[in-house]
Amino acid sequence: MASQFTVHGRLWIEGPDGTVLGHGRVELLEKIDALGSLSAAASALGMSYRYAWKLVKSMNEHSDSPLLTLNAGGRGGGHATLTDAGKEAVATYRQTDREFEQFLSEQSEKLPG
Amino acid sequence: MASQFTVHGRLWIEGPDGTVLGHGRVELLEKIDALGSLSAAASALGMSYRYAWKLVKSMNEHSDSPLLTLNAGGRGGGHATLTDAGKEAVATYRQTDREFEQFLSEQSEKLPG
DNA sequence: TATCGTAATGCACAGGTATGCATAACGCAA
DNA sequence: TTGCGTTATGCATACCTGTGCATTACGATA
Repeated sequence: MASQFTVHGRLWIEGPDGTVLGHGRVELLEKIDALGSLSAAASALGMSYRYAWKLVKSMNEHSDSPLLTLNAGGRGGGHATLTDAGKEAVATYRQTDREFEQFLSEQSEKLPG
Repeated sequence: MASQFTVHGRLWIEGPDGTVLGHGRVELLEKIDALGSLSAAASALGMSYRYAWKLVKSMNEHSDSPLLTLNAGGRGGGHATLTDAGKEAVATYRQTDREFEQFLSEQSEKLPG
């Protein structure tokens, strides 16, 4: 019989100069990759464009190579695309996160009563 | 050679009625156990008494059996002691947390670059 | 019963996180 | 060169977490 208690957690990756890549940012990057637009990605996640833009700015500022490129103007008004570094960062985080989910469920099993 | 990136995280245990036991609360419980006083524990942790007391109240309200007992007045002005349930909760959390630290360092090793 | 230091609790406020609104800058395509 | 929808950015605001201050309640012991 399973315990009535469950183990939960949050995971993030820190770089040397304070870079932080956590769940929310990765989700945003993935949506941008899928939709090709920052504003579309933000609203798809129920996040304000204002804040999504700040996240992106912070991510690019703190990485030695930018995780994505934003372009204002042009066909469709503009667009956003992940760089190779961005795609790699997402993949790395996702792999770590998968193992974390596994860890959490194992730990939940171990809890008493 | 180790990666320049490291994996970090936070861990907590949730009970059926929204009980939450995380790092800060456990640390507070341990200090109370060691010092026998809520106000001493709070200031030892650099935490305001006001907030520490709120944490304790919330913990006791959401557990079916209280994790600690507080006594105002009397010799020394009052005192605080962990119940058996409280001590058990701390021990359970610590065990899980130890394995979590292990997990984090393993994951940090695995990171590229 | 008076004292003493802790527990108990309200109120004002600071800081970070996130929203919402308004407006300007941008640059390809029609 | 005009239009369009996106990026870019300031400003006001709300919320949550946590602090700080002030005051009261408490009860064993001297």
